[in-house]
Formats: sequence, C-alpha cells, structure tokens
Amino acid sequence: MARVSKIAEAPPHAVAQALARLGRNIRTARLRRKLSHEQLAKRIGISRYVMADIEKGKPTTGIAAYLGALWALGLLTQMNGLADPDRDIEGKTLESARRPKTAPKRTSFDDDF
Amino acid sequence: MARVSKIAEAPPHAVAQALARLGRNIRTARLRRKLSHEQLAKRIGISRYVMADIEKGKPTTGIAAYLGALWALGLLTQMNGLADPDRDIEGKTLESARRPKTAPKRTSFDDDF
DNA sequence: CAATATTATTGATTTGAACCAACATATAGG
DNA sequence: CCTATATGTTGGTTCAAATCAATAATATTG
Repeated sequence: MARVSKIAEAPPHAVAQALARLGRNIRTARLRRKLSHEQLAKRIGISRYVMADIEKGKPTTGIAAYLGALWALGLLTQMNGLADPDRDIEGKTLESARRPKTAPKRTSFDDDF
Repeated sequence: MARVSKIAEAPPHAVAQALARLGRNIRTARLRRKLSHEQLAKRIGISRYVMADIEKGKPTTGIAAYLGALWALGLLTQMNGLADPDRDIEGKTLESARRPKTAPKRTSFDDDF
C-alpha cells in the first residue's frame, strides 16, 4: 500500500477510462499544434517526462500538471462548467433549503454499499 | 510529490482559478449529498485529509483523487468531452492532412511566443 | 536510405504528498 | 445551551512523484 491512495493504485474503470481519454486528447491537441513534449512541457513548467506521463493518463500525477497542459493548449476553458452546482440536478434535488457548512451528524453507522 | 513543478508551485491565474472553483463545486456537491469528508473519502479510497485538500483545490494532489471525487459524486460523466479533438476547433484548423505520431522536426530554434 | 529529431526507458536522487494520531475549533441539532 | 460530530491544524513517518542523465527505439524528412 504505502503512500499511494487506492484510487491512484487501482482506479475504478470509469476513472481509468476518463484518465486515458484525457491523456489521448491532450496528445492529439499537442500534435495538431506541432509541439514536441519538450516544447509543451517547457511552456507548462514541467519536465518532458511528466508531459509523457500526462499523455499516458498517469493517475498519480498532480492535477496542476494536467490543468497546465490544458491551459497551454488553450483548452482550459472547457473546465469551466465541471461539477457546476447549477448543473448538478442530483444534488439540487437532494439539497435542503438550508445550506449547512458541514455535513449533518450521522447518528447511525450508515456504512456504504 | 517531491520536486514540485513550477505549474504546481505557482500556477497561472487561470489554472489556480479553475482549481479553486473545482474544489468549491466538489464541496457543494458533497454537502448537498450530506456526506462528511470521512464518508466520501472512504468511498473514494483516500484519507479525509486529501478530501479536504481537494476542496481547497490543492495543485499538487494527484489527479486520480479529484477524478475519484467526481466519480463518487456521480459527476464524472461531465469529464467526457474534455479536450475532445472534435471540439478542438483551433487544433482542427492547424491539423495537416496527415496524422504524425510524433511532433515534426524543428530545424531552427523556434523558441515560443 | 541516411541523418536528425522525437519519444521511450532505465537507474539514481531528492523531497513533499499521503498518511496517521492527537488535539483544537466549529457546527449541527436535539 | 449541550453534546456528538465535522472539520481544521500540528508534528512526524513513509515512499513514490518529479527530476535528470544516458541510452535505446521510433519517426520524420531530405
């Protein structure tokens, strides 16, 4: 185990898939712009090795590196609506009138599914 | 992470803003679902401390933790179109007919900007 | 094909991310 | 209010992320 969280060690299929796709898309965008790993990495402020990791969809790589890549490619604006509370229908439905600053106190041991 | 990259140490405003917003949105979604840090973290497979980091928008936290949070909240599908080549108008325009597997060889020192 | 650039891979080094325990503070809800 | 729970903070441990150098493999282009 050690210092890598489970989610990074063995991500659920959906997460692994999302990561792989994101990496592929970033690679495609880079090649279209005719940039090498080294060139793009320099603009982002990372090494070419991390740039390669991003395109592989490495789970443990810091999120800033990924967002930096999107930023350097002019694709960061697509992040705007991500997890937007207004778009969160499920959450809206569940939300009570009040807006608590912490989670409610759970009285029973409601272990997850 | 060690050897923190520039992008994580001092992210550009756009990246920092995107991170902060993502964290806030995740927090909102969590509270709407009446989950504590500990509860959600357990589902994701991270500690409650990393869960708190995510909501703060910590740049150096691994991307899998962020995606895991979205996944556990049922919001991962919103990642689907992110950096999609089909939506990348800029890239489409730049793309040549061929689809090279590496960046073209730059003969001169064309440093950026 | 040849020459050059890109990308992948390996091994070594450094340092902070992720973790935990313990304690402090804030909030919820009776 | 009171009390259990949620969240924040501190200090310490561990180990892999990020880096680099060198080399190998792959791709581009003349």
